[in-house]
Amino acid sequence: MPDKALPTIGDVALHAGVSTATVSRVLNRTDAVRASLTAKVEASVQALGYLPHAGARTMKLHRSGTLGAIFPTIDNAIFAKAIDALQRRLAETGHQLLIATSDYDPRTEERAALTMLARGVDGLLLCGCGQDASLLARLRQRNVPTVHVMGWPVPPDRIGVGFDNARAMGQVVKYLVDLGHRRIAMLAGVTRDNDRAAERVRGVREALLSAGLELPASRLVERRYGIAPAREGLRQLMAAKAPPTAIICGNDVLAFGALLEAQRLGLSVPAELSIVGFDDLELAAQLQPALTTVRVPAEEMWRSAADRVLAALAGEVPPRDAEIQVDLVVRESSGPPARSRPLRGAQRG
Amino acid sequence: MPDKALPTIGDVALHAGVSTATVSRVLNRTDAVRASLTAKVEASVQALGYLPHAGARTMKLHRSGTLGAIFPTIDNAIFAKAIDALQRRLAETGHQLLIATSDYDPRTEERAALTMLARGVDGLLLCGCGQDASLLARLRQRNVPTVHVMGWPVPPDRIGVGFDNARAMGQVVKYLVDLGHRRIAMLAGVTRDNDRAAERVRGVREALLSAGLELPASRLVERRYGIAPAREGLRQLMAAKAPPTAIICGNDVLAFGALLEAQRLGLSVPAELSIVGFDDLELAAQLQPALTTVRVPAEEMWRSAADRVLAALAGEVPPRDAEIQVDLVVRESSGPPARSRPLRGAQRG
DNA sequence: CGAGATTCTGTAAACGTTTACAGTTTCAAC
DNA sequence: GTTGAAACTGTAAACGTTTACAGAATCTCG
Repeated sequence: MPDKALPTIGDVALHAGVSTATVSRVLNRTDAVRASLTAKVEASVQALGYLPHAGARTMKLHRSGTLGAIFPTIDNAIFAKAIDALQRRLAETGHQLLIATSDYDPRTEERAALTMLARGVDGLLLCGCGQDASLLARLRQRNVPTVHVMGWPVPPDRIGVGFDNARAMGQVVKYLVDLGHRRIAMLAGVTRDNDRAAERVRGVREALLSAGLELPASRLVERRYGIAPAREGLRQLMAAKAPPTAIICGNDVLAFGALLEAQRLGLSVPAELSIVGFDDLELAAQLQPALTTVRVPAEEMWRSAADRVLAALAGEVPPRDAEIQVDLVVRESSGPPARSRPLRGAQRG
Repeated sequence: MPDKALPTIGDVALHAGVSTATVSRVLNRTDAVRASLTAKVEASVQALGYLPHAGARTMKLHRSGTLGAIFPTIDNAIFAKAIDALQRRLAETGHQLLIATSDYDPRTEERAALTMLARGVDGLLLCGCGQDASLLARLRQRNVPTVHVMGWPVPPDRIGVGFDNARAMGQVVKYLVDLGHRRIAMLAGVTRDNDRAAERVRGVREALLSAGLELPASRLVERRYGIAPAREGLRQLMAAKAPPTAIICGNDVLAFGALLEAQRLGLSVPAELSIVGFDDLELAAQLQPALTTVRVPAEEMWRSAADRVLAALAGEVPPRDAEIQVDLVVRESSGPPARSRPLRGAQRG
């Protein structure tokens, strides 16, 4: 079905009895045009149903009014929120948002980024700092303002806003250890190609070490972010000879699955098992018991990321990086361990 | 920060010692080019980090390789799934997906659609059939293949794939009535500007009527799709003088909220209250008790919608509409009503 | 009313592609 | 070695905008 020819700026000009230059000026409010002509032009635009050709504009102007954002997936409330925040912020300046998903695959992410560049996005938002060097080189070449969101620290030559995933997990571990937990397990997200997930594991492991505890292989499972995988993961963790008294989850989705499965197994939470999540989704506060988790101010973070790109576009030099504050929110899914029944000849109570 | 000039096809041609025509032919594999030249061109493309300018291509070719989809929101697993299915399908043919959200506002939807048209999308996917006439007129003018998803019936001059929301609700009502429920309430989504939500209410009301029952105002509340609003809605419904024995929810998110709140109120589900959802999100089967709901094969539906647009682009004339089969899935959140304790002087048991 | 300043408006040249058309090689066969 | 056909390749004209520049109209004042 070949399009019937669409009206061009030339058609509008003809219809209004002016030149294309005048039409363009009216459309872009770029330069004064006599009121009588302005009205005529606007009428013609309406009459013909004219829409400016974005491709042609981009070509001439070297900018598209479009920003790109690439997410690992969209099937996670935390990213849905991000998109929402972004769109809202960009609407303020009339920018459009292009969205793509990478499925946690850096190759896919790179391909998506390249198509976005080809489309002429004026700026880019990426999750984390784990992109391939080849992509970063491209971004530098075209110097498209790019901000890395959610990762910390930000590499010295990049700009970004995020939080320290490892440190946040440190808080969680300290909290649980102070409550008296000694057998702490982690139900992590898949760390391959996911720097945030990897950092969270590292944070847990190191905090445990500095508390004189360990994270043996039997107390660490990685699962895709999803309820069913989480349930399975929890079963595996609890099947150990010395099951954990607390489980730290890589995010709230995993925690939700873990909670459901613990309940199905008849484990009382938090009396017999403490569960902690990460992200503080709307869900978290609603669960029964309400989920102890790490609050991530996603909206603020993404909005600030958008600010940074827009500032760069406006020629300003935005602060290179900004650390977002994340905090443990203690609710009902965590508490002191059951009075410890020492297995075998444990020395200390 | 004005871009340093990006390499154009001319630069590549120069670098490879051929004409731009040849470079273009290599890039588009459109016509035979001697192997030796092909290699040289590809090397130059690599060396210069050249990316074809999508805007310029679109302008010349009158197509962009891009499809647009507009969703009410993205903060709902059912739409996340849709995006996933779409992206997967479009990847097969090398098409790109542009996404926008309307926030359930037809004006916003129209604006989004227009920017997409300006960007040169080759086709469009819209939710439901409730778009403004002005938008439909534009779509006709530019004859951009457009398919309406999720609504049924599809207006005779449009193409679409969806299901009959009212009829589906009819199934639900019949199921509950057959179980013996007489006081059935509905916790609906906001029906304003949402034809699917409105149809679901209509379906419930009409099915109740034909069973000799009613849906009085006190047994119908509308709430935004969200857990907190749902909890509040449930409290309101249960506060009635003659509280319902079953609640039909506009979607699974509402059902989830209702379930949580019922449990908090100490109501046993399904013994004291039956709850039914709609959509069959992954969540539904996982809940405790597992949620009775209406299964919507979202993936199949969206994939088929994409097929339709692509077929139209390929010059075929796709079947105008297709009805998707949706079915009640009975799980644990519904059952016969508690032996009815007639309030006041009720006549029949 | 005329001159000069001011305000609008139009002409035409890019922007980065693709592709019809024409031109150049290359090859096979005499 | 010609010749004709076949196989590649290049030239140049769109595609739909924006905007520098120049030209036309209008206004302000003396």
